[in-house]
Amino acid sequence: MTSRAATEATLLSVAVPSPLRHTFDYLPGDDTPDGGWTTGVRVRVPFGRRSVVGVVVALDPPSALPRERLKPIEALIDRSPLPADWLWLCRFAARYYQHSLGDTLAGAMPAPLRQGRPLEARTRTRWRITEAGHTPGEQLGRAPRQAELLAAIAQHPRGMVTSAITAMSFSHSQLRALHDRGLIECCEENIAAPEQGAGGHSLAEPSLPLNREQSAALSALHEDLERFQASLLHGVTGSGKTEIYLQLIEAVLDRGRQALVLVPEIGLTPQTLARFRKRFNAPVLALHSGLSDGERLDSWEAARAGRAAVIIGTRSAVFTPLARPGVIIVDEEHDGSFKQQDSLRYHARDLAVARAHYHGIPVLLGSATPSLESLARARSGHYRHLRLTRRAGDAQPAAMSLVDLRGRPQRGGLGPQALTAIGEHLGTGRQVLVFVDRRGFAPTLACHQCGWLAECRHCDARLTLHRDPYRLICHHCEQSAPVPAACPQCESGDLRPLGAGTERTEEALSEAFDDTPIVRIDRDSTRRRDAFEQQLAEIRRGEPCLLVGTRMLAKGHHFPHVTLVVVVNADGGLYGADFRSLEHSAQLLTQVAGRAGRAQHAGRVLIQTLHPQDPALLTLVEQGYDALAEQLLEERRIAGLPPFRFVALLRGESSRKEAVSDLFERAAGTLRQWLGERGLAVQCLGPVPAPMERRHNRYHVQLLLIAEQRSALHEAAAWLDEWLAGQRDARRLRYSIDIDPQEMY
DNA sequence: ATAAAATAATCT
DNA sequence: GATTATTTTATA
Repeated sequence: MTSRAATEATLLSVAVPSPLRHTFDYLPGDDTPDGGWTTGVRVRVPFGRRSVVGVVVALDPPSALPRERLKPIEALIDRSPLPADWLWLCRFAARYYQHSLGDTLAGAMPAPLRQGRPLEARTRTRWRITEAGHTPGEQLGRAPRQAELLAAIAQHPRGMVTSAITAMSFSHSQLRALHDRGLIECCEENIAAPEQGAGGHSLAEPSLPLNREQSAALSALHEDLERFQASLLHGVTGSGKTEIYLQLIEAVLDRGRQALVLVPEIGLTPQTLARFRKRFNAPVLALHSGLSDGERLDSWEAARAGRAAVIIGTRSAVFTPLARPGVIIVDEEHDGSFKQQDSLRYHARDLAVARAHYHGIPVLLGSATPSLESLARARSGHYRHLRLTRRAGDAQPAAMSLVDLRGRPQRGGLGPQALTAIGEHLGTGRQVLVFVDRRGFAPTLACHQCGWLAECRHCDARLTLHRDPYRLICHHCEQSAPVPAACPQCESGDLRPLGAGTERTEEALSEAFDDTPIVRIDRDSTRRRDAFEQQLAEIRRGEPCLLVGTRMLAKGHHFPHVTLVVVVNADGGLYGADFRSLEHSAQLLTQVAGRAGRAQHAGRVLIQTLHPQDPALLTLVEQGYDALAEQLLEERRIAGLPPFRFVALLRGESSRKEAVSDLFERAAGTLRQWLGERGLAVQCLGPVPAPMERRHNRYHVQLLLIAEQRSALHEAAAWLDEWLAGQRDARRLRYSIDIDPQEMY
C-alpha cells in the first residue's frame, strides 16, 4: 500500500444538508478513518449554531478561507466510507439537476444514516461466563435476578447475545452488574452476513418457454452482459416483458451479480413481487413505502453488502448501493412517477441509464408505450430496439373504435352505443371496465340560468362535486365548500352537475344494470388500506361485474375476464397546455385498452369523444401507439422540442403576482444578454404565467430554456441559478429549476 | 434549511 | 418601553 497524501489530509471539504450550492471546509480532528481520510466518510460538524451530519466530498481543497477561520469537525462517524457507487450517483445527480450536493446526499441515504447512526455498528454483543462465574460463591446472595441471569448464561457455552437476554426480561443493569463483578465477559461480533451463493442454484422454479420474438430479444440481451448497453424492450401489453426480465436476471444471478429493478409507484404489487420471489432461489428485496426507517436501512445495507440478489423498488430505489451490480431494469419506463417533482427533480430512468454506464453494465427499459425520448434514442441507435409484437398465447389485440358522442344523450357520461355494448358483454357473462379519468361525482357544478360555475377561491380551477361527502372539493388545494342550494350569482335553483366523474358513472351504471355488481376504483374508494387489493381479488374471481375507475386501473393490473373497455372521455389530454399531453394521453389510452381481452377472449375498446375527426385520435385508434408516436416525434422535431432539444424550466411562485413576474422578467433580460455575450445557443422563452396560474392562492410563473446542446443548457441553467441566488427579492419567494421537466404546469 | 440577529409593527 | 411579528443575514 502506497502512502497517500489523503491519509494526512489537513483540510476536509464537507457537503452539509443545506440548499446552499457550495460545500464547507473543516479541519480534521484527531480521529482518522481506517485507511486514512477518503471521500464518502460521514462527519458531524458545527454548522451555524447547529451540529449537522455531513459527508466528506474532497480532501485538501483549495480553501477560500484562512485556516484560523475554519472549525474542526466534531466527530468522525464512519470508520470506512459510504459506498463509492452511491456517492458517484449522488454527485452526478446533484450536478445534472442543479441541486445542492449536501441535500442530495442527505436525501439519498436512509434516515438513520442521515441522523448520524453508525453504519458499521452491525455488530452485536455476546456475553459469556468467565472462570470466576462458575464459582460465584455468596456474592449474589442478595441479587436473585443476577443469579438467575448468570445461570442462564452458564447454560450457553458459546454465550448469549444481548437481545436474547433482554427477551428473557433481564435488564441491562443486571448484565452490567455481573460484568462488573467479573463473572461474565463480553465480545463484539459481526452480525453474520451469509454470502449469497453465486451461481448454480439461482432458480427455484423453471422459467417459462419463450416465443420466437422473446428468444430473439433475450439472446440479444445475453450478448452484452459485461458492458454498458441500453436496450429498449418495446413490447405490446401481454407480450411477456416480465418473463424476459426474469430470464435476464437469471443470467445475471448466475454470474454472481445483483439486479436492480425499478417499477412505477403503483407497479410494485404483491403479485409482481410474488412472481420474482417464486422464481429465484435468492433473496429478493422490495423497497416500498411501507418500510420503517430501520427496515430501509437494513435493505440498503443488504444491497450494499451483496446479501440481496434482486432489489425491486420505485423511483428512489435507483440510489440503492450495489456490491456487485449486474443489470438495471426499468419497467414501464414511460411512467411519470419516475420523475421526482420536488427538491432533487431527478428522473429515475435517466439516472438508471447514467448509473449503468458508470458500472459498465446493461440497462433495460421496458414499455408497451415507450416515451418519445426512449424511442428517439432507439431510432438513433443509442439504444438497442427490441420489439415484441405478439401477445402471449396468440391472443388478439383488442379492437379499438371511436364513438362519436356529439348530440347523443348521456347517462353518467355514457352514450347509447356504449350502454348497449356494456349490456351485451355483461349478458355473455363477461366483465366490463369503464375508464373515467376524473374522480368525484362531476367535474363541476353549473347554473343553467346564468352560466355560473363552482370555482375554487384559491385556485384557477373548478370545484369537483362529490357525493360522499356531499361537498364541492378542489382537487388542487383540497379546499372544500358546501354545495349551494341556489346559484350564488342569480339565485336560481337550477344547479346541475356538469360532466361525469367516477361516482356519477357508477350511479348511472347501477341504475342501468341493477343486477350487476359494480366495483369502483379511485383514490377515494381505496382510501382504506388493503381496500384496493380486496377489490382486485373480488374482480379476479371472474364473476360478471362492472369496473369503474380512474387511471389507477390502467397500470399493471391484469383483468383476464374483462372483454370490453369503455373510455368515457378521450378528449381530456387532446388539447392540453403541455406539449407532452398528447403523448401521455396516448400512453394512458393504450394502457387502458391493454386491459381488455387477454388470454382466450378477444377484447373490444370503445373510446367516446367529441372530436371524432381529431387526427391524433384517429391515428391512435386505426394504427396504434407506435404510429402515433412516429407522428408526434416528427412534430417535435419540427417544433424544436424534446427529445430533439433539451429543456430546463424555471418555476416560481409567490402570493403577489408581480413579485415573481418582475423578478423573472429581470432574470430573462439579464440571461438573454449573457447568452448573447457568451454566444450560447439557448432560447429563453417567457416569463409566462403557468398553465394554472393561481393555485393555493399563489401565482405561478415560468421561464423556459431550450437548447440543442445539453452542455449549453446546463451552462445557462447554472448561470441563472447563481444569478437568482444573488438577488435579494428572490429569497422571499419559492423557485426551482427543473432540468428535463416532465410536465409544464 | 435553520436559527439568530436586526428591524418594524403592535400593544399595555 | 416592552412584546411580537417580519425581514435579513450567516452558515467554514
